[in-house]
Amino acid sequence: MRGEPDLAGLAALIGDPARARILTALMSGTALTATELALEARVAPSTASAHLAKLTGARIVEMEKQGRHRYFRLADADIAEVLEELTGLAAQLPRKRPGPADPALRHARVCYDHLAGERGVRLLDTLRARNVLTGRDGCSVSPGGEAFFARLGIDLDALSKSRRTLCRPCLDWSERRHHLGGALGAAILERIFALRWARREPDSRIVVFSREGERALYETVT
Amino acid sequence: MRGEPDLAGLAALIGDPARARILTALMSGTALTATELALEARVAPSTASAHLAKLTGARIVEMEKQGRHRYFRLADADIAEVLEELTGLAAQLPRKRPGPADPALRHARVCYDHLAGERGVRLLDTLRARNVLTGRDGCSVSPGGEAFFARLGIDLDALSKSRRTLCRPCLDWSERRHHLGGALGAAILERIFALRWARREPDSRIVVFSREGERALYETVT
DNA sequence: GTTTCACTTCGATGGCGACCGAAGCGTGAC
DNA sequence: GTCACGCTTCGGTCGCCATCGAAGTGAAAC
Repeated sequence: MRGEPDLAGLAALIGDPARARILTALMSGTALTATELALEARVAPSTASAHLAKLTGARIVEMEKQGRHRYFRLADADIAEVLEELTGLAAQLPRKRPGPADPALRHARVCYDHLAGERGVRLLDTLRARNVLTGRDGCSVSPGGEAFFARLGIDLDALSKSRRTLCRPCLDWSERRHHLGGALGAAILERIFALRWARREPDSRIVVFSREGERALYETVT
Repeated sequence: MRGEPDLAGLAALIGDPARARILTALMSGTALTATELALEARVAPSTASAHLAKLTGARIVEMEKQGRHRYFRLADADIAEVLEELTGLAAQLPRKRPGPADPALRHARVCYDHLAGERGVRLLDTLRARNVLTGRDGCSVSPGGEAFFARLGIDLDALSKSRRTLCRPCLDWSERRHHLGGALGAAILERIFALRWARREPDSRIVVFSREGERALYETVT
């Protein structure tokens, strides 16, 4: 059974405007409640509920009960990655303009659980230029790199024990170049928040760096 | 204008079964006529025509008149890549089984214009292991690599002059690992055909290696 | 206990779009 | 010229599915 992967089915699932808005909202990486997602999708709660049932049925989205709320999140980083790529393609298709959108969004935003936008792309560039990341796929941590991450407060050993790929280039839809995803990308963003170098704009994917945060990141990296 | 990329619109375009079949057929990289695509999509010519109008309107597909035929092809290697990724996600979603499909298809097939399937993934692995391809992204040609490709009859200088990325990892939907795309991936497949190491199964994406071809490729690479 | 809130299920409605066959248009063959 | 062919345009039908409001369920607050 299932001789062929159901490309049309999956794409159709993403292809409804309301569902696409839901998925885009979930790209923030945070789990959201059904009501929040209904707001986001601009449909009635009952309609959103039907959409969410389809998405969870297809294992694109996961649900977790918590008291009388139900929290939804993307099931998987792979899904976030494909969504990001599709968005990128959509952005460049209709006209060749890369799409203005919100400048703050293009500068730094969350891509599921790691840093995207100009800041994210530049970070990966720098890490490679400083030979913190090397190797075939540009995503192996060099011996010197290990020390670098330790200085940042990231325990590489612990990270590499997780099932998730440590380090994964993720195509950035606004920059059309890669930024750093995977467990390491997620850990870095976590540290950036923990160190108060940046904060999240509430209810959005935008990441706002403080002046000191921007400098601190710059100095740590170079 | 166009504050946001139209994710839903693009996905909906792919999300119709007939259009998905058309796009899948075009993943073979060859240009096909409207009638052939109607057959492939299993709809009436008039219906196929409407679909093709939408796809060309969205610049996903390109059309070229030739006498009284009209040939359609994917507009862009980027599009092929996203389709491949979506297919991969679709394959692993419904159940975790990677999907049997045609074994020959999983062994070696065309992905737009380069080699995919077990054979394609193994080729990229070997090239990296032999340090023909090195560097950050695992996709820079090493100095020794240059000689290797010359031996294969590939003119790297000419290739690198093209607008297209020379070397690009492309996620394989059946193997869930990367194979080699980009201008170099395309050139290699071209040589494989030219040297008669393999031939294309007519009207399919399947690539059939001859026993000698299999060996010749192996010997050249190692 | 009752009330309130979060969410889902149900039933009904409406609209969009995929589909087909027939007719039209342009190109090449004869 | 006429015919055959490839494809598109047009008109009309049909079915699916997104949508809603109302009622139902279940959990927490009081």
